[in-house]
Amino acid sequence: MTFTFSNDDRLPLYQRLRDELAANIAENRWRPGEAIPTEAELVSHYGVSIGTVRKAVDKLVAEGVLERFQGRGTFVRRASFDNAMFRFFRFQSETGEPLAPEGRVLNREVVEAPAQVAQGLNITAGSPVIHLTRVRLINQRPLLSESIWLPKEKFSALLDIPLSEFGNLLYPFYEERVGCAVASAQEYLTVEPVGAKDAELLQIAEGTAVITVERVAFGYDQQPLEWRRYCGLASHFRYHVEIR
Amino acid sequence: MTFTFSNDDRLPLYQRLRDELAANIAENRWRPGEAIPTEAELVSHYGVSIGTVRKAVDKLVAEGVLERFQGRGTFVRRASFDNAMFRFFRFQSETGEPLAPEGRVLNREVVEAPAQVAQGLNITAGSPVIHLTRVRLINQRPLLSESIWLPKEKFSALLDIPLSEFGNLLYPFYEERVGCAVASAQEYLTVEPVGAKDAELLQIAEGTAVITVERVAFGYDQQPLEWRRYCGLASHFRYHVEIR
DNA sequence: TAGTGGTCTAGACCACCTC
DNA sequence: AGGTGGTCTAGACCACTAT
Repeated sequence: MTFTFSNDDRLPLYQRLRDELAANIAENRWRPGEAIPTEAELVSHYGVSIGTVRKAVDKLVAEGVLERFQGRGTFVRRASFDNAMFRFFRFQSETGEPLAPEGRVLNREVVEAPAQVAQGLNITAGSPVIHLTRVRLINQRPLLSESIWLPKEKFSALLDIPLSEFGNLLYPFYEERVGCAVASAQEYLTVEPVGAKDAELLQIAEGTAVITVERVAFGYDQQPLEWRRYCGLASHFRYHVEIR
Repeated sequence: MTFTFSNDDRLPLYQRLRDELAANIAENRWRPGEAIPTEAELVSHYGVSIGTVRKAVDKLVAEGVLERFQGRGTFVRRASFDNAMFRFFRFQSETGEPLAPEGRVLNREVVEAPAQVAQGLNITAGSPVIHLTRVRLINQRPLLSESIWLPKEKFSALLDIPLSEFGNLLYPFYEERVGCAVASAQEYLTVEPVGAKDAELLQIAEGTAVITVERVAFGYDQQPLEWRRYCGLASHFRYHVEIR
């Protein structure tokens, strides 16, 4: 069976196929963790050659959207960076083992989106948003203070759930309860003197240097889903990057 | 003409071809900025199909080693990240324009490699290394303090050159004077209270929070060429990263 | 054993750049 | 006009996985 691509036919075929495949994921026809059709099936469904299918899939693999396993199939990658702060912060037990932090939502309220949040979420300032205040702890010690904003319309289901049922990982929780899967994120880091509120939550002196991270999380359709700001002691910060 | 690959024949053909091509660059037969042979020439020289050549070149492009230009050819990419601190530090004039820093080498000495330097350079501790002390300035204001270590053997030519001839960019200088081209680097970031020496160079109070970066720079053959540590005021730090 | 992705081939035609 | 990389095809055979 052949298939007519709806996209701009000036684009290369493998690009348009990539967009078609990505749309199947964005619109939840292929779900995170599941296998997509085999290469042979894609060939006959879309009426292109195996090389073109492979190139389109290659792109999505390079983008981190798909994952291939020889002999098993090609799967929609489940983004698992709720623990992404491990990129920046290193928490260790006294014996040196890495530790998984606990997440505790302290407060939930519906507010009008502040300008910066609205810009990050690509909505109009003042739109209703859900604001969560959350701390991440290890051995009961608060190490990160988080402020999270979500568009109210899309996430209103979260308003009916007791705060105690919000687990340690929010992104799988969004997926389960709201059907919004997070595919990627962007983060901006700066070093700031800590503000009064965060200082209290982190039990540190006001004005201590903290790393502040602002994050926008995107769905598979590239639309912003969540905006958050979190901070933690600069002395826990450690980061590694490759340059080319 | 066919060609026998010296590498492990358990590896895929395109992998071995990639290694062959990379070796041509590492051993300076193909120089940064120059075009490599055309795809057709590579096909006949190595006796593989065009698809295999393209896949090998694809890899090196993805690694940032080569750069393709339709209609012109494929070129060895000239790594140009001597200004890599712009990834982490934001320096602006009073009118908000970005500014290019000046580099000034203050001191040069031959010392025995400290343990950490030796480890980074993959040499035995105590081997002779050249140690440079350098500041980066904007409008005569010191903003970054750098300490640079180079293996003495490979870089001994630098010992005969007046410090004033070390330009603002060291990597092109290494390439020109020593024939060592830098291809990639790794950096490790932490936040530290500034030490006495750096505090003096940066004209800030001892103990102020600075971002400290440790960098190993590698040649095209993946061998470490340079180890450096630099630091700058944490308040100038700003970083952006994408997560998938 | 059947099915999956991984590797490799051997072309054809196109778009773009340089001269 | 001639040469470059970019796209696309239509297979073959292999290595690995599940059952």
